[in-house]
Amino acid sequence: MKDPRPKLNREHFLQVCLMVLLKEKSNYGYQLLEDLEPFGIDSESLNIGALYRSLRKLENEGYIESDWIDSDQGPQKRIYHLTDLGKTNLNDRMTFIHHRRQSLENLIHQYEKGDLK
Amino acid sequence: MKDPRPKLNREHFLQVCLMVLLKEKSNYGYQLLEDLEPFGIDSESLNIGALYRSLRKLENEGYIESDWIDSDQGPQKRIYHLTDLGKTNLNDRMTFIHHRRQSLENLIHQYEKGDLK
DNA sequence: TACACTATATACAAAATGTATATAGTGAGG
DNA sequence: CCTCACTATATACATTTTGTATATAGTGTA
Repeated sequence: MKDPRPKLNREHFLQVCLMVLLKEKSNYGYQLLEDLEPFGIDSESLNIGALYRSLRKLENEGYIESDWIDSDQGPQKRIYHLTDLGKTNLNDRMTFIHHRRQSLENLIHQYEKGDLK
Repeated sequence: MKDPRPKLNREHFLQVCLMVLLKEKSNYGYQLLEDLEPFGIDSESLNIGALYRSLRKLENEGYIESDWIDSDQGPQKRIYHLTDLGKTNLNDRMTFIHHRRQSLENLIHQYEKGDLK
């Protein structure tokens, strides 16, 4: 009964980015923020608080899990990894990402079409 | 002093789509909703009320203007057209649309990279 | 013991969104 | 004429999302 209509707001996009990163490699919040840069997300555009908020949401839904590990220096880190449920969910969400890409392609094409006249 | 950091939420994306459509051809709200379909927006996903809300915002900012015209049948229609200011603004927003496309490309690429292993 | 740094987390006001409903003109059926 | 369906534009309001600030806490160092 969840997600009758998929959304792609800031929060959802961030969640997909995080899951894609965690699919590749288990990691913790602070480092994940840096790895989000290729997806147009950085500490300028995203407050670190919002990142942890997203991570907890994903964990509450069972898509990721975490373990505390000691750090060489500084406080403990909470290392997240993608669950099997998360992999399945990510796969679903990626089809929606493809649709969004197509929408952007269509938009760009339509805009540039006008310039050729 | 406006838009120190451009955003791309639902509202902004809709505004860009509307301006792209109006760049091509002046039109009215109800018809615009149908023409939004290639951009992944339809009457299922977008309430018609939100569409008029966006049109009025664009008009308040001077990016589009409107004239009332009589209809063959039914009530009057408010026909919108893109202003010169709107054209300039749209051009700016399109660079951001290109960035977003690149972000999606990177995300898809990163996701599929993992599948090849 | 004070400060800077890394890391995680929460609180709350502001903005965006979803949903329902209002207003209003036209034409068709009874 | 009266009511209903249809097209078209518009607004009100509760909920959700987002932005911003701040809290908590461990470690190293001066």
